[in-house]
Amino acid sequence: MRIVFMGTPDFAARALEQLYADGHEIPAVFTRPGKPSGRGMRLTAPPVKQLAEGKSLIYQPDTLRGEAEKILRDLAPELIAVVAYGKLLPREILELPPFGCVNIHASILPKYRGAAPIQRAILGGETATGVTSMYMSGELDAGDIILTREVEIGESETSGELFERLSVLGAELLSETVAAIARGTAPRTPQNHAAASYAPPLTKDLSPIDWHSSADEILCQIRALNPWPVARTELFGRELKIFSARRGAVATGTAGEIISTGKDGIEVACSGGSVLITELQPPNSKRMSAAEYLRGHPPQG
RNA sequence: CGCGGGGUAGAGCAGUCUGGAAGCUCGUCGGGCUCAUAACCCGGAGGUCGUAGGUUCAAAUCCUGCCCCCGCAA
Repeated sequence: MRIVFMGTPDFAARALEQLYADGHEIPAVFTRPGKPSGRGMRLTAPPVKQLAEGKSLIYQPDTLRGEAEKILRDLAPELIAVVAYGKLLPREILELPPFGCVNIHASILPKYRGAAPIQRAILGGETATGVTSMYMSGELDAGDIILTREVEIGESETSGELFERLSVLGAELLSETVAAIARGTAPRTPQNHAAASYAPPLTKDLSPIDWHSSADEILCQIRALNPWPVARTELFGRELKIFSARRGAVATGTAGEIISTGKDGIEVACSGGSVLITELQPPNSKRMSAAEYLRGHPPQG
């Protein structure tokens, strides 16, 4: 099929890679303009651009209206596939391809619509999530559902790890979805909009750990915010990033109090229990195990 | 040239300001104690102090270039 692809980050690149592998004709790829990022604030190309280099024409318009719309019309795609593009598509474009515009979203819709479905699912304490393909409508992630694929969330799985798994699953789902559309067997199920929920982008405001929360809530927070923006708390007078932890054994203590330090980690009291911090990162330093940290930063001092 | 922090034993750190013996905790190796150990005691090995040059009687420490790492920026 003749498909124009729109997407930007790694999650999208995986899906595009699959379309290439499936042998579809991809005359052009749309991705967001690169912006200064990384140490030194160098201009870096989005993953999708790097992948499409030499394979498809690459467009990075600031807006899909006007000039870009004309280009799209000339490209005459049968289908537009959108994965984490980062922009809403104007109605004129949604109606342009004969097979429509399909989107892959990293949740089981209608739950967790929006920018950070993976992290929000973990933060919300979900035990399962998945990927959904849909026909795009004018509203954000509200289109008719084509296919879904569900997976369990591991008990200690971080956002970074789940991201990895779902990007593979999302690529497979896109492949199946396109195949079903080509065969004319793609289902179309409207969403139950009353059951919709939203997953806004994460911010650093979510980082501070509130030790008055339960161990479950804190552990979900730590997993959800890894690898970014990462949970933080102040211990030993320093602001530490907390990368991983597990449930502690102690059931009583004043919230935020350090119960013990040792080879297994740093145990801190929370509401109704405790959390054992096992991996952390001090300011201006590398990520390390709690035990390693304790060697160079003995408590009490 | 966007801003800032850092590189010292296998790991984590102190020492640098104010130049003058290479230190701490852990690990490791050997020995001791113990029914026993992530316990305790004794002893040892392990370092081009990121790298190249400069200043100096003397540089981990002061000066300059370069390499690498980390944070801010989503």
